[in-house]
Order: sequence, then C-alpha cells, then structure tokens
Amino acid sequence: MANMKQIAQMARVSIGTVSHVLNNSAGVREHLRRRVLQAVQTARYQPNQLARGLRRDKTDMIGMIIPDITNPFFPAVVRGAEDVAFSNSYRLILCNTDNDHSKELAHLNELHTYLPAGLIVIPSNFSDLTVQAERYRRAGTGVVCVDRLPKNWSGDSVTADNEQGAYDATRCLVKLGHTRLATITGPLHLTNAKERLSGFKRAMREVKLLLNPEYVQETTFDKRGGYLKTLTLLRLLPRPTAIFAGNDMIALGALLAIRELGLNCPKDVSLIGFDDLDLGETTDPSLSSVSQSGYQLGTRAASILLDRIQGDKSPAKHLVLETSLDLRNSVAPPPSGNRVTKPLKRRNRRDGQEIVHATS
Amino acid sequence: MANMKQIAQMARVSIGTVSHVLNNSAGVREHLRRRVLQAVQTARYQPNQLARGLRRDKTDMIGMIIPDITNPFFPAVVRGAEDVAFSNSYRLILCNTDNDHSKELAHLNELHTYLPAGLIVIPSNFSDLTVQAERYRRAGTGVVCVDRLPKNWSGDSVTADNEQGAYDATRCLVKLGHTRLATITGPLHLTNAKERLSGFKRAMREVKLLLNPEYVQETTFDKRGGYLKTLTLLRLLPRPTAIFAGNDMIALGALLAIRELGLNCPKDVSLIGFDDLDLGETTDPSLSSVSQSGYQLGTRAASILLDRIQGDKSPAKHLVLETSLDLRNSVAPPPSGNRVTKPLKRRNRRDGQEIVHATS
DNA sequence: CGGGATAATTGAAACCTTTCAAGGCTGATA
DNA sequence: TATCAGCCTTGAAAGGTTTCAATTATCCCG
Repeated sequence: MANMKQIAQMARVSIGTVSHVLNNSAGVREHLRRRVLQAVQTARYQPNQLARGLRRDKTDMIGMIIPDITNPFFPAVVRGAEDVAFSNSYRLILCNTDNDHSKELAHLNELHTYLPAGLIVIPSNFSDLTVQAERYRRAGTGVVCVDRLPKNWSGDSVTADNEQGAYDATRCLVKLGHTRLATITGPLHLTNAKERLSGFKRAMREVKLLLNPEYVQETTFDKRGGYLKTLTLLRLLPRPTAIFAGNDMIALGALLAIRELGLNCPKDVSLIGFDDLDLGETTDPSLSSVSQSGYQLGTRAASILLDRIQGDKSPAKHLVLETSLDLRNSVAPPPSGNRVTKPLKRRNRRDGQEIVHATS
Repeated sequence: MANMKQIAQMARVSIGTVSHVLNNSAGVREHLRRRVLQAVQTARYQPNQLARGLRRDKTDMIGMIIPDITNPFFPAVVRGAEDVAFSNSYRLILCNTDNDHSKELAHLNELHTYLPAGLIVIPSNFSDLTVQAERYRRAGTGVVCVDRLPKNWSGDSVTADNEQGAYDATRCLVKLGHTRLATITGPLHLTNAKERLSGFKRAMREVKLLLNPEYVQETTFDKRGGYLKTLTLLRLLPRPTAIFAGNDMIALGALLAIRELGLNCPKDVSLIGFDDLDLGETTDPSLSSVSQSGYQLGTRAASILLDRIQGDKSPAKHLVLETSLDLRNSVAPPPSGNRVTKPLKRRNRRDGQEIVHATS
C-alpha cells in the first residue's frame, strides 16, 4: 500500500505539501497541487486512517451500539443513522449487545480506544451508560441516545413520543367500546416501556375505566415474552377484550397465543402493537400498531451527532418524534354485550415448536 | 486517556516492559509483571488500538459488508458472525451497501485503510468483489464470501445448498398434485438465485413437467419485486397454481398480491419461500419455506476467517450448508380438477399504500 | 532593482505502540 | 572469585500521518 512518502516523491514535493493538498489545510500552488493529485491517482493512494486517527486524536468512525440486531426495529434505526453518516463520509462501527449489560460495557470500553468521532447508542437493559458516557464526553466525544434512555441521562437524545402514542392507541380501543383493556409492557426500567404504560394509564384514567392490576403484565420486548404473558392474560376472569402490546414483537407473540387458545383476533380480542414494523402488514390478521419511524430516529440521531462533531456546544437536545396510529385488522369492537365468555381451547402445541417456556 | 508511558512510570519500568507484559511477548519477572498489572488496573489503562494497529499493520477489526440490513435474513448472518468474532475478541465493522455497487466499492476501499484482520462479505448485486478482494489478499487479509458469490470467485465461501433446497420445495409442490408451477427468482446474476432456479428446473424435469417460460419471473429479492411479479403471474392463462418464491421477502410480496387479487392462498395458489424467516410464522397463511440458517452461515464464515487469520494457508474452502423444508399453511393441493378458473377481483388498493410501481 | 510583506513550501516533532538489538543482571560452574 | 550463559530489561527506531515553526519563494511597491 502506497504511503504519503511515496506520493511526495512521485510528485517531487515534501510530505507536508501532500498532506496540505489532501486536507486543504494550506494554500498550495496550482501546479504542485496538480502534480500531487496526479500521483495520488496513479498510485491509487488512500491515506492510512489509523495513522491519521492517531495523529488527529479522532477518526471518522461513529460507534453505534444496539441491543439486538435481530429485532427488525433496530436495523431500521441503523439504516437511518448509516445513511446520514455515510453521506458525510463517516463510517459506522456497529456493535450488538445482545441486551447483555457486560457486552455493552465491553463495547463501550473498546470502542473508546478506536477514537471514534461519536457514539450513537440504544441502551440495553440495565444500562449504566450514563457513567460510561462521561468518559467519552471528557474526551470531547459526543454521545447520542436513541429510543430509550438510561437512568439519569442528561445528554442528547432522540426518542418517539411513546406516551402520546400509547395514549392514542388506548383511546382508540376505548372508543370501540372496550372496557376490559390489558397491556403487556416491555421491561419497565426502560424509559420507552414506562412511557408507553403511562400513556395507556392516562387514557384509562381519562375515561374513568378501572384498571385491574393483573391486566398489566411486564415482560421482555420479544415474541416469546408476548406469547407467555398473553397466555396469562387470556386465562384471567373476566378475560380482557383488548390488549395493547408494548411493541410489535410482543404483539406477534400475542397473536400466536390468541390463535393457540382458539380465540379470534379481533373478534374475541383486539390487539394493537407499537413500532409498526413492516411485518405487521402480512400477519393474520394484519396488525394495528403505533407507528414510529425507526429510520427517522436514526437519521436525527446522526444529524445531532454530526453537529456536535462540528463543534455545536449548545445544551443537550431532546428530540421527541411524533407517532401515528396505523389501524389494520387486529382491532374490532368487543364481543357483543354480556355474551357468555367463550371457553378456551385445550392447549395443544405442535411438536418442535420453538417457543421456550420460562421457568418462572 | 492514559498511555503506556504513564503506566511505565507508575510501575517504574520501561515502556518496552509494559508492552511485553500486555502482550506476553517476552518473559518478565513476576514482581515487575505485578507492578505493571497493578498500574494498568489503577489507571484503567487500555491500549490505543490505532497505534497498535499502525505498528502491527493489522487491527482486531473484521469488516463485514452486507447488501441490506433491512432484510431480516442478513442480520441473522451478522449475528452469527458477531458472536464468533466477539468471543475471539475481534470486533465487527458493519457496512451496508444498500445493494449499491458504488457504495460497496467505497466501503471496500475505505475499510482497507483501517487494516482490518479480515473481511466477511455478502456481495451486492453486480459485485466485482473478485477484483477488489485481490488487493486484500495481497496484503494478507482474508476475505470470506457468504450466501452468494460474485463472478469468478475463487476464495473461501459459505453458502446454503440452494439447488437442493429449491429442488425439495418444488418436489413437494409436485407431490401435492400441482402441474402449473411458477417461480419468481431473485436477480439471476446472483449465484444463489441462479442455483435456486436450477433446483426448481431439475425437479420439473425429473417429473417431466413442461415449464412455460412465462412462469419464470426474475426480480429483486424484496417484497415489492415479489408483489409485482406475482400480479404478472396470476394474470397469465392458464394461471399457475403454485409459486416457488426465490426468498421470503418475495413470498411476502406474493402473499399481498394474491390477497389483493381476491385469491386465496393456499386454496387457489400454493406458495413456498426460501430462508424461513421468523416472520413467516405469523403471516396469513403461515408461510412454508426452505429453511437455511443465516446464523450458521455467519458463524461458519467467521470461523473460517479466524482460521485464516491464525495462519491457515490451505486452499480455498467452499462450505455448503444443508437446507430443510419447513411446511406450514401456505401449501395445499391445487384447486380440484378442471374447475373453472376463478375470476380475478378488480384491483383496488387502499390509498397511501406503500408499494411503488416500477416504470417498466 | 531592492526591500519588505505575504504566500508557499519544507522539515521535523508528535501521536502511541511494537519490536529488535543491545546491554544488564543473576546464578551456576569451575 | 571470576567467567559465562541465559534470561530480563531497556532504549530507540519504526509505522504513516498532521501540524507547527522555520525557511524559501513570490509579488508588489517604491
């Protein structure tokens, strides 16, 4: 691989001049500049980013840490961030924490030694990002938090209006005539889960509906959690007629559970999710959901970060994006009047089905 | 951030000794070693990876290039690769090419200057990776190709047995009694698409079924492509009774099209996809699919790469993973006998629906 | 044409490691 | 106790860039 020294020789100039041409860091007379560019071309020279980073104390990499690349919502965020970063010639180093606290820590520590220009983080469960981020801040490296915030987070953030989204969804169910509303929340130490629950509660309060505490189930943000907690909910008496799921993965699990118990969505149970993932369009029934644009979350976060990199010293920004309710076939009015509650089918799973049962 | 010099001072040894302790590159007597480790601890020292990489001419990063992070199949591969890489303390730099040739090129070029230890690539459409990879090989950097191969690829590769998988799926449809089988393939310059088509054809040939050339439609590996080509297929006369889709995203699009034309899957049209994505479980009807483990593709690729990094000089490896057929509700025998072909419903899309129509 | 001011160019230091060669120490053997 | 081998330890160079200070070239004005 060619280096600057060789380019300098080819162009019959000093190394310093080559650098100046490449970075526009000082005036260089046209004929020299041309010679340098020429040499760069013919040698297909590309500056060694490690050396450059070492010297500059900063690279053109942006670290991005996400909890689970397997949940389709996060790739959407990544995509957004990548698009903005790439077109500003920053590159993304993507780290997957697998929702594992220690893995997040490891990434956070390591990343630091690559001197990234900034960090975009979707905190994992139990993240103590706040402490870690301090190290980065002290080194002048921006950190933007996306989707959910760790405890005591005071830095830049981009989130959706979770509270309002949940509120809207709940109001919609209420308007359809439901009175026995349940919700399956994500882990309540995550701000987004908490906010969605409080939106749900606000809507209930507003119409003076009583909320049976058993109707609020907390679980992880995945299909399995949704599946298990839905089984729990649907065995309660009286059985809830509508479920607001903390996200679409939970809703997907709910759908499976509803089906398995011989019930029908939306006839017996209405269901609304959160995120409005693409895959909600093709489910049976198609899934209603609170739509938030993961892509936008990503682009906005990257933009804020780029501003910081370019020297924006203004106080922390907290961007909250609007949500909208996307109604499809998974909602309907509750089963008519006081009709006798339909009995549940005996549970009968196919062999080899994948869902693992929790021990607790 | 602390550096080696400070550690050396704290431990009252030379910089060289610190390095030796950290890398086990020479015997260091126990009491000095302890002093160094102590200092490292208290200063929370972490070696600067840029400097290290610069000196060693190689970093602990593995570049991974994928065509579209938004297609759930690829994150699964990433996940696999990441798990293996991470546990061997390599880190993944993920680059998304958006199926864009020039973006792939840009990433390939850039990545080079970060001196990654190796590369895992799922080539994009029209990739001329083969040429690019040469540069890496000359620098002693391994490149492993996953899922599909670019033209003239002679390096390491990990792929699924696309031909056999497609064959099995087709045989299954035939066994159910279908005779008018159609297929929607991915871009045929991609090896995986080509292999799947040839598996399909082999099955047809074996049972001496005639293949109407119009029954083979080529498109991109996404929902929109599947949607459009299914519309085309279902307007042909006689109408095919079964479709083998080149992947699950295409199958998802097909499902939408079938539904939109007022037809029923599986009663009017049977459908089998490829990849066996999670989301196939919750579609209406649930989607049958040729199952290939993206996760395994990823782990295997990473393993091969790690071997190369550790000095494995054996000839290029071509790992081909088995597939299995996962049957769900999207397949059934063809509509009974010579029943009059059901008329198509007039097309009538909801406003604001997202699918964009191609101009051609 | 000389002088000064300004612009262009250069050389070398610095960034933080790794690694090599050289020097120092330890302990054993004679 | 002197010598030697062998192991430890060290200092310095090298890796490729940026950047600062210093030098050189250019230009304009008198």
